[in-house]
Amino acid sequence: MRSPTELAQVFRDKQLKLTPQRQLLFSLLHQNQSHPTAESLYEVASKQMPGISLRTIYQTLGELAEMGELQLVDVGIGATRFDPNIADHHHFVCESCQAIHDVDILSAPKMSLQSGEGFAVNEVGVVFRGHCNQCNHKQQFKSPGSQAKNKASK
Amino acid sequence: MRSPTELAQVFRDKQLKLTPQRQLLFSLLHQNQSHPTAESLYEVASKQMPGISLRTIYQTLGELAEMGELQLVDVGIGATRFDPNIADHHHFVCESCQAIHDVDILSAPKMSLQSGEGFAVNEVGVVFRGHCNQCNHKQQFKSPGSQAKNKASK
DNA sequence: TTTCTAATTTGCAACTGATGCTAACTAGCA
DNA sequence: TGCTAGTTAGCATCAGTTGCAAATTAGAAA
Repeated sequence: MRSPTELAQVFRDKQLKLTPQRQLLFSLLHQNQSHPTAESLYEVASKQMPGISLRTIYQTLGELAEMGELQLVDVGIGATRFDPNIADHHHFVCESCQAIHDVDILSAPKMSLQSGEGFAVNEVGVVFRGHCNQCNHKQQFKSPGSQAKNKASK
Repeated sequence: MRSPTELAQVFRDKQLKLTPQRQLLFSLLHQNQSHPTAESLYEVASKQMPGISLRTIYQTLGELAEMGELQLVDVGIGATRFDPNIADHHHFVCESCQAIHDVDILSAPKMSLQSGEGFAVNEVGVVFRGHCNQCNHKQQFKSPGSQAKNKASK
């Protein structure tokens, strides 16, 4: 995603108003690697601007996504996540802590389908699921019992 | 997914009851390639067994998924889809008609991450997005206007 | 065949994430 | 400074899903 200053210019060029709410979100999203949900952004934003509406967060995120400044990431666990990294990349989801990390793929930068099906592919998304470094370490110090329990839970 | 008969045996072995509702769902799911939602299964099931509860559909699908007889597919468009194909495969989603198709990948059967991040990967899911054969054909006979409109709509 | 009981189903309430609607507000131009 | 189109806030509403408890039932035992 572009810098808050650049985004401000883009908005001005499009005759869109540069409200304090929008500017706050620009800065919260800029170089944000945490793949936040609308709700989590709302919590942070509320501290800096009490009274800001969750509705406005959704609204602005939707606009940014429509303008291609933001990527929507839905990995099937709860809410949609927002990713200011719009470069070509994929995601790793930790099944323990639900964190999402950007990843690059070494092999097969362009995957091809087993053809003959007549699909016109616009976009390919790869989601890796597993356990991140931190959760792996934590796991090692737990009892086998709690480990098994952890494994069984969805 | 196993055949209804085999599933019946699995349930008996686990001391689970073989209710008519469960048997109906076994047969509706067996060799079902349409990646149905709970709701769409409910509609079909209701015709054969009026009065069956949507709650029961969710319940049974959840059990089957937990037993590994069913795969949950969430491609970020509305409801969770259920896939009785539990073999290793991936999905193509048509952005026009929302249909999901199973696909095999030619290259890179095993993708590796740009390592050094310490992720323990359990599972890799690839989702292709685009337009299926049918929707591509339909598109060709539409006016440029409606085509543009279609493209713009989310 | 009848009885019994733990498992299952049903129906409804409730919850989460997201969006529609509209009155009140405001950025930025004239 | 005033005006107005664009924006925000707040509430209602929706879809998908799950929790809960009462009613029902499959299947083992008598």
